[in-house]
Amino acid sequence: MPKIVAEKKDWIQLGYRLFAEKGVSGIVVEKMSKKLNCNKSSFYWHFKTKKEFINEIVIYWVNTKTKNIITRTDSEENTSQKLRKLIDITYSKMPYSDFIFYLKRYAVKDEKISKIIDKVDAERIAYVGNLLKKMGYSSKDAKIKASLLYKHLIGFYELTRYKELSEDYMIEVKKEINQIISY
Amino acid sequence: MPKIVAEKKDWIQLGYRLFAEKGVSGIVVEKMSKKLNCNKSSFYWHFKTKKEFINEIVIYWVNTKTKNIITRTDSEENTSQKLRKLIDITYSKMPYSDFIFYLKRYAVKDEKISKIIDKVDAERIAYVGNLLKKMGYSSKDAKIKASLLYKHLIGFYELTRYKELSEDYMIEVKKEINQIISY
DNA sequence: TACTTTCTAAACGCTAACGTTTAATAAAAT
DNA sequence: ATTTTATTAAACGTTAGCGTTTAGAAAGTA
Repeated sequence: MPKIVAEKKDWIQLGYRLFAEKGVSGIVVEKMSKKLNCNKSSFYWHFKTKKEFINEIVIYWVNTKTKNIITRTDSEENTSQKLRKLIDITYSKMPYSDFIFYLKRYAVKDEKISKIIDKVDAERIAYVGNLLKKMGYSSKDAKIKASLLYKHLIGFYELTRYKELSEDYMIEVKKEINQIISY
Repeated sequence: MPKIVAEKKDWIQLGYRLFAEKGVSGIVVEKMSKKLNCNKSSFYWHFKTKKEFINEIVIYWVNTKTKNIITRTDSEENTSQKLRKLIDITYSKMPYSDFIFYLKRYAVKDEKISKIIDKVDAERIAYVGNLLKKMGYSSKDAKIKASLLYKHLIGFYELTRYKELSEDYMIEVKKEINQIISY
């Protein structure tokens, strides 16, 4: 096989990070090649076009990043511990949380990606909904509260981007969450 | 004075729209000049640099767009009507609602703009908090609920971008809101 | 050894966008 | 009527980035 220089996964991981930082406009082939210490022809060997490249990034994101959280929390013992863990993880500084933000903007021109995002959103909400159901909420309430929580989380990200999360602020946030659910 | 061709405000309004659509990368002087049927030298006459231009857009946004909603709702008679109106307005398709999202990303490199955004966010939350207080909530509760509502709204935008808002979906959303406040 | 596959270097041509300059012109002020 | 001020057109040089091409090296296979 090849001389080991820049493999496909190197490109994709770098692309993922850059996309999370600046969106599509962050994906600049020549700059990336410099970071990877290789020539851009490597890029065009691995990927036919930029669009195809981004598609692969999205696949990577779905397969690793999005499923990551659920597997991590799902390993907890009982339901309310799972929920607690989930909240702990999601309401802390997540390095590439802007990825989905930019992806949504990018997806405007791309039906396929739009659908993937919708599915991811729906899965996340459904996961929390199920936890809540197991904790005793009615099906209806669980659904509403899961949606509330997810929207709240998104709002939380928007309002705390690149900010330090002070103890005090997090206490406020916890109060807000407690308004939605008792856990 | 001048021959009337492309005035400062034309540039700013166009810039505002483009920024709301694509962020900084949407601000492309030569493209804008074509839309305005003028030469790009006009731009460089009105604005020293792109950055200065964006600063002016931000000022425009603060002075017109952000204050717009509050004045519109504040004209309602009583407090709960104001709140109702506010929710009606904000939870409907707003043409340039992505402006603040992109601005937040842009503001990472710009302390001044960051502070402006923080102030806008705080003012909005405080406005709702005051309404809720007048409606009988305790100061603490009003604060929490106002924050909840704002985060919920942001999440709502994120999840419904470029989607049709079906009757059914809006009923769900209203239920979520009702979980936070009764109004 | 010879051949094939996988990958990279270097160079090329092209377009988009930047920001500047210089000259021209229309309206306002004198 | 002339000068000043505000504004634009046209053209220029520069850089960034795109995507392609051509030639060839390293590793694996026959």
